[in-house]
Amino acid sequence: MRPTVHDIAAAAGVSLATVDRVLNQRPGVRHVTREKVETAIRDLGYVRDVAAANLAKSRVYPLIFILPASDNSFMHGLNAEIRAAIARSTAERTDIRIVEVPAFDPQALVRELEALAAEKPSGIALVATDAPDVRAAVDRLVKDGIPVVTLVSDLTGSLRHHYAGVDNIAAGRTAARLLGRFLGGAKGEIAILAGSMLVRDHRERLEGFAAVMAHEFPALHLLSVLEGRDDPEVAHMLIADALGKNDGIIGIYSLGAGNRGLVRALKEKAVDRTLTVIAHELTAHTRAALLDGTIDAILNQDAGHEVRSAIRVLKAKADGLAVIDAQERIRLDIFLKDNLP
Amino acid sequence: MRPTVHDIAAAAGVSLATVDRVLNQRPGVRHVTREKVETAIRDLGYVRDVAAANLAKSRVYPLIFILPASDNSFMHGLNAEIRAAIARSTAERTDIRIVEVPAFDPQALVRELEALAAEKPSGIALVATDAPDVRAAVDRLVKDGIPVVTLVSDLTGSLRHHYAGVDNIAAGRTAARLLGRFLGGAKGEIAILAGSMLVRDHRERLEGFAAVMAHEFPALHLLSVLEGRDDPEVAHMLIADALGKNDGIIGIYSLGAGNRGLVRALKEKAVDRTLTVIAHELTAHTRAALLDGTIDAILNQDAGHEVRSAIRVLKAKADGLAVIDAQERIRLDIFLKDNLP
DNA sequence: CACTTTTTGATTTACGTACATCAAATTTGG
DNA sequence: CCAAATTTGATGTACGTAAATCAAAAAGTG
Repeated sequence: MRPTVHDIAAAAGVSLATVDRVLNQRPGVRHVTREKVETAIRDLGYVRDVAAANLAKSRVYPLIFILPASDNSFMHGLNAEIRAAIARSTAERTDIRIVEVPAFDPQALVRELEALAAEKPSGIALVATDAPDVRAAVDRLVKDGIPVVTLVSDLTGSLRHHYAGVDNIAAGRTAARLLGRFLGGAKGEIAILAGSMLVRDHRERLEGFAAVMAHEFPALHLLSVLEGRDDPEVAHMLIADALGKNDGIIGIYSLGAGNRGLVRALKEKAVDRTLTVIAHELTAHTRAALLDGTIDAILNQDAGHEVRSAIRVLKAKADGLAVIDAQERIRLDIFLKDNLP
Repeated sequence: MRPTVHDIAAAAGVSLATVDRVLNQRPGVRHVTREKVETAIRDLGYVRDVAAANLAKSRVYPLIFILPASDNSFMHGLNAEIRAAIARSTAERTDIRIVEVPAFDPQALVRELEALAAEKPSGIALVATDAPDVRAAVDRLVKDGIPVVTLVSDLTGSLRHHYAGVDNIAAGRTAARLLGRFLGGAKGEIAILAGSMLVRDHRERLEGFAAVMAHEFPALHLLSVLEGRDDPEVAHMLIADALGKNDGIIGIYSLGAGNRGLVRALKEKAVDRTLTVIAHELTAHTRAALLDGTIDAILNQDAGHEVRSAIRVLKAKADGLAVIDAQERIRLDIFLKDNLP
């Protein structure tokens, strides 16, 4: 049987009340007594029964998810997964709220973070915009003792407790190798469609992609990045234009959203030529395109896993508990038409 | 606030004791009264607080994992993951035991299943050997009310509650497409190294692989399957021999274990030729081979996820609760040298 | 109707922890 | 050494459920 508070009290030769004072860092315990209790805790290997503690406290974990107000499939999916988590709230003792902030607006994000800090939630998950002010705001939250997890896009150099998202440099590198190998030594040009170079995850994907391309596939020449602002219409225009103007294009890497426009452009302009296309994020559109051969591979991050992982980590941090690292690593999914879920 | 048993008692106009009798299907409740209570439960949307219930019951979940006594990296890894779960036992209220049975021996497995049924555990996870007797034994367990999950290798057609493993047909198909695309239209022969065609997962991988190869890559010719019995020595011998005898081999698909032998053979015999190699299961050996270019891609199933998923599902089934399907889907990991964890 | 059997209610204890209160003991300051 | 302040103990209640006991009420039987 695992030891209880009673066992500690007995072992330390103190009363239950004193053990409670030590465990919950309440005042009114002499230093020597506190040490006696702590020794007993260590000797017996006591670990607080979180379920019982939460029951006694009628504890709920108020969590906040801060998302950019972007109108693309991926963000919609993320939103849906958070709402699914909200539906599980009672069973998981969470109280989750979604807060939307204007996209690509560090100041708005900072203001929101400041405002939320006052609520003293059990934890905050945010899709980070990469800016010094945001980093500083996050660091303040952490120093105030509020667990913070970055979601989808990280904030390196900040004190955030955890990042629930994929390694985007690795994603870019993987895309490059897949594209390079699929093209099997052919010579030609590669078009790159991004959302915006202002977003860290897109920058990182490009960085990884370009590095592997340069190093391992010198026969492939990268055209300058097309910024589609994750908008299907803009993406369509850019890709249609590029394909019309440049016959040398044999591959496309789409590292952002707005792939509906990409697919449409491909169907219009590329019926007569063989293009190898790698895109990010599995949506209804990219899935269909993968199945009909318009896209050759899709790299994906599972929004559901990211949300569930963020919640688990925030709860654990709020309780000062450890997490299972391997369980919280968000993997880069590679989908070919054969292994779609 | 979520409703409690007290609320139900009040709503149904009965006492707490009666509610308890209904909730825990104890006898001594008239049909009409039971219905009144069940109506109240539905109307109020009551869900039992599992944490509180487990606390009151001092419940632990006795779980049993049945594994084949095979001496390969994958099984060692699986074992290690179960032991890691055992280390978390107190926190998760589980009491997990590992039982080893001789590999490829349906009768031994059946005998073990019969013996374990008597213990009435909260759940059983097993690496299934695909045989009618095993299927029947599993069905008996399920009919006795014991939750059963197949692990790594499924038992289709049985009543098992869940399968914690990858879709092996999809894995084979994916391997075929990767190999075919990586070979970029070249003409040649493909060697296939399996463990044993008596194991369902290996059969399924081959089936998927052969289907896509025949349909989409007719320029590639499959040599007859080499059965390495998941043994590095045998694998080494078979591959070295095949490479020595056949100059036309341009690709290899290793769908089982024993890849240490494969890698050694490649380093000895294939320094002067370009081979594209796809293998299963990420181990220290395959990882090194992927990084140094001996292997081009590794397909993997995460043993840690499989074990944790099996435990979650067994606990949920024991409590009659639903699981989050997406969370329990074991994904096929595709590793290139760029996205290794 | 009396009687047995079944059903229901009322109440208590328990699980492991949190938290509050009040009294008693101990330490500290003057 | 006394008073004040601090530290500790003892005790009770609560969280939501399980499980047991015993009494009371209702239903069924002849």
